[in-house]
Amino acid sequence: MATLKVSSLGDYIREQRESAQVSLRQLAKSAGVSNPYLSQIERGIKKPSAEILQQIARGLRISAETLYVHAGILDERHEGGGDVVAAVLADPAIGDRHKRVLVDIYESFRAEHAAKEAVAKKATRSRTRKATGPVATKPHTTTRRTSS
Amino acid sequence: MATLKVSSLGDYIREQRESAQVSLRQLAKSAGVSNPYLSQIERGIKKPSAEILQQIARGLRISAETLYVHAGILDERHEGGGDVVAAVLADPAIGDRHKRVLVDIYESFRAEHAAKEAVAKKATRSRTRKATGPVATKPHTTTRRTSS
DNA sequence: CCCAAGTGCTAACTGGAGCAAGCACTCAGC
DNA sequence: GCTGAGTGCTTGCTCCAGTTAGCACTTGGG
Repeated sequence: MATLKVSSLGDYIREQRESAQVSLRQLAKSAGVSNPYLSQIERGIKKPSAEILQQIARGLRISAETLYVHAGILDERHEGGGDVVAAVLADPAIGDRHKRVLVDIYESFRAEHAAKEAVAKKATRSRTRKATGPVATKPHTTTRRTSS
Repeated sequence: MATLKVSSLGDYIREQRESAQVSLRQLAKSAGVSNPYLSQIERGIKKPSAEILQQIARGLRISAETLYVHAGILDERHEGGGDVVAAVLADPAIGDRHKRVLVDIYESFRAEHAAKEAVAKKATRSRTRKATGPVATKPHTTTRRTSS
């Protein structure tokens, strides 16, 4: 299972913030987190908890699940509408035990289907995967004042 | 937004562990967390991160999302959590035959759950809720040995 | 009875999440 | 030029997540 992707998460948050045309302090205030901490998150220095991500998502007016995917808390396959697992978990018409059983069956079906897809793909080979690029450089550098 | 529900999460994890008939140490080992920490989580003393929940879910062979719901990381009334049948039919990750099987199983679970609800309603007469204690009753009491 | 292996837990510890105080810098109004 | 308001960041701190060492207890085999 992938480790939590801190630096790409920070880039994404800063992207969303700048796209919404709000400052770091404004987002920090609406999200209810301190602005130095938000700065550290955006720069990939700190790894926020799911609770902090929920608050940031609320401040950005996006779904928390979007940030979860970037943080590695949720797998990308579960994001968005039509998600079977989310639908099952949210369904009040069945109990927890049934939910677990249904999700297990679904996952095994998915694995079976994926295996079949892999076999089918072997017949049509010659595909290359694109490597992901590094993180963006900082917008400006700061200079510390010499002590008086 | 709900705060993270630590004690109900712990109860659920212990429930799942005991249902799977594994000891605390066995689960801790398969999950890759320390057994005292797992004990603290189950007793509601510590609040685990999403990463730890992922590991525990893997050790229990259940989906991490199930634990996320109990931890309050995911909302049970998730926006994507719409109709289960529609989600299954729309899912490209499984084949048509699997879709029909899954829908059939789901419908039978719903019918079973509905029947149980009907029975439970007949038996219920102004029930009073039992107050939950801080921790579950201990199987044994510990006394610290006086230092030599 | 003894002992090894297993159980769940306590206590002390370390590292990191998250914050408050304060910094240098920019910009606009006076 | 000065000043206030805003910006993003640094530093030091507190508190908690998560681990290690070790405890009492149970159980089964020799």
